[in-house]
Amino acid sequence: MYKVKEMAELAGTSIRTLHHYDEIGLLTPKWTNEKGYRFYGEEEVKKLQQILFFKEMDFPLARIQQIIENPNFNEEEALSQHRTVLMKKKERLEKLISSVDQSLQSLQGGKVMTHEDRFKPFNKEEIEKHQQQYAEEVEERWGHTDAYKESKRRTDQYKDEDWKKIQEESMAIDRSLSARMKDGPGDSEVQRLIGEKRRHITDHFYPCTLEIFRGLGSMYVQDPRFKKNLEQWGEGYAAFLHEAIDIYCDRVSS
Amino acid sequence: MYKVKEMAELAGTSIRTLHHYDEIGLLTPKWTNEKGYRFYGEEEVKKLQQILFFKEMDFPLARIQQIIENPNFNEEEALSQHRTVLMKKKERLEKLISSVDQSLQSLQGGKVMTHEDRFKPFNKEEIEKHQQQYAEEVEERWGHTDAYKESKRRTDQYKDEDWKKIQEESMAIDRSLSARMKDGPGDSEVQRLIGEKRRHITDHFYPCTLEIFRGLGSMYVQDPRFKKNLEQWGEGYAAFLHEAIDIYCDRVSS
DNA sequence: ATAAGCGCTCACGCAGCGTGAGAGTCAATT
DNA sequence: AATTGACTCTCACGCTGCGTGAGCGCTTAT
Repeated sequence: MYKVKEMAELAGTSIRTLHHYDEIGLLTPKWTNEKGYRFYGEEEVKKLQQILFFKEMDFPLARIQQIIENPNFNEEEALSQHRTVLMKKKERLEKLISSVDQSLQSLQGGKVMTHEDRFKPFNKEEIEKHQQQYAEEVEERWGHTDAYKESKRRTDQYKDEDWKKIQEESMAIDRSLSARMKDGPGDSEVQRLIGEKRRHITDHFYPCTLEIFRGLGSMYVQDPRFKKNLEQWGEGYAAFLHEAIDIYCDRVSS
Repeated sequence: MYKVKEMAELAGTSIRTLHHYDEIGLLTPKWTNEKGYRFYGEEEVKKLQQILFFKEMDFPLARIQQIIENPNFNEEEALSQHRTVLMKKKERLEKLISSVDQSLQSLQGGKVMTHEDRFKPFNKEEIEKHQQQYAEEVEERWGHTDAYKESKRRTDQYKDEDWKKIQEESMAIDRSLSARMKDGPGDSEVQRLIGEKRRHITDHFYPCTLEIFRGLGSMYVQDPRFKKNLEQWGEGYAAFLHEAIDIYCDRVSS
């Protein structure tokens, strides 16, 4: 049995909302105290989630009431649908965040990058070139080239559409990062983003170990081609990235 | 010069909205007729588009007014603030998604888990026990224990609050995963979640290489304590996880 | 017994318009 | 000149979905 506060926290809503739903008869508690305290059970939790589900889909409450009180509908399907709606909203938010970062950056840098400018330095060929050069260095420095081979194998399989998506994700991370240069490489949000960058590499190219990641960081400032591309995000971005990655690796392997 | 209807259609909004914006002084027409008719020029069109842009980004109208009308208004700060708002919304969505998965599972499994039940198997001590036993096995099997040492050092440092957060994240992943058992271990969403699980380990404990990850997968079915805890997410969850991790490792090192 | 923390019930307020009502205006057509 | 129909205007109330107190009681721990 949950009291209002627990119930509200469980479903990510407010106490007032529960009061409101009780008022309009949309969701009444399982039972109430002599003192008027509301108590909800598992059944009500599910019902509340359903209500929030339809609310997220912009159904007015009155309509939700109709739908829910009609027992001819499939709960499971409703929830499954709801999940995808939420995921889309989340994606939309992520895009918005990236868009805000973009605006922030253009404010700070004064430069306005066109879509093409951003797109250019990240096409398939370029990445493969980088990886080739990178692979050689890896071989020299660490004497093992599994990561590169794996990456090569995987990148060969990507279709152009996949590439576009991967590029966009990568750019979104760089955009966010470069917008936060002023906070310094040790800033917690910066470090979070560095973690994302690493994950992105792991997801799409090869398992990015700390050694490899550190190597990449050095590459960013040493390889002129890499550096030039990165600097398009802002002057000093390559060095910033290098430092931030170093800090990240230090902390993770602290 | 555009009249209200044209203007509204041009920007994809309503006449009433234009009236409203005029009322609150957000967007006044270039000039008005003796009869009160509103007329807008190209300048106003652009301004309206900007307004709608910020509206899309969920800025309240009052804020938009400040931004647009005061050229000395700190756009940067506004955007930064807005960014944090978006992040909070995103976090809320993530909680909701996890909650939906929880609901789906209780529908499918038929069992009703209380919150406590879910929380129990993941307190600090239990995790340390697991890690201890895991470390021993690691040492036996692969003869190097760096990963464990590193993990131990890091887990020792976490504060209780951190633990709560880490646990919750871990549970969210397991919750989502167990809700998708019916899709099979090779399902793409399942595989994505497995990747998240690995990342979560890497982020909070130690760099989780494929070898280690595979080892963990076996542990999940072989170590009775591990298994018992995992089975609380559903019957067969441990085995499901084991298989899914195997598939994941196969695919990544394809 | 006192204070913190949670619960309750009013009841007003808010954004951002939608939606009439009632009335004037404009251009084209009869 | 009169009519018609599309367009405009100004009130002004209504709506959703709660937020945010105010003022109060319960309960639990110190």
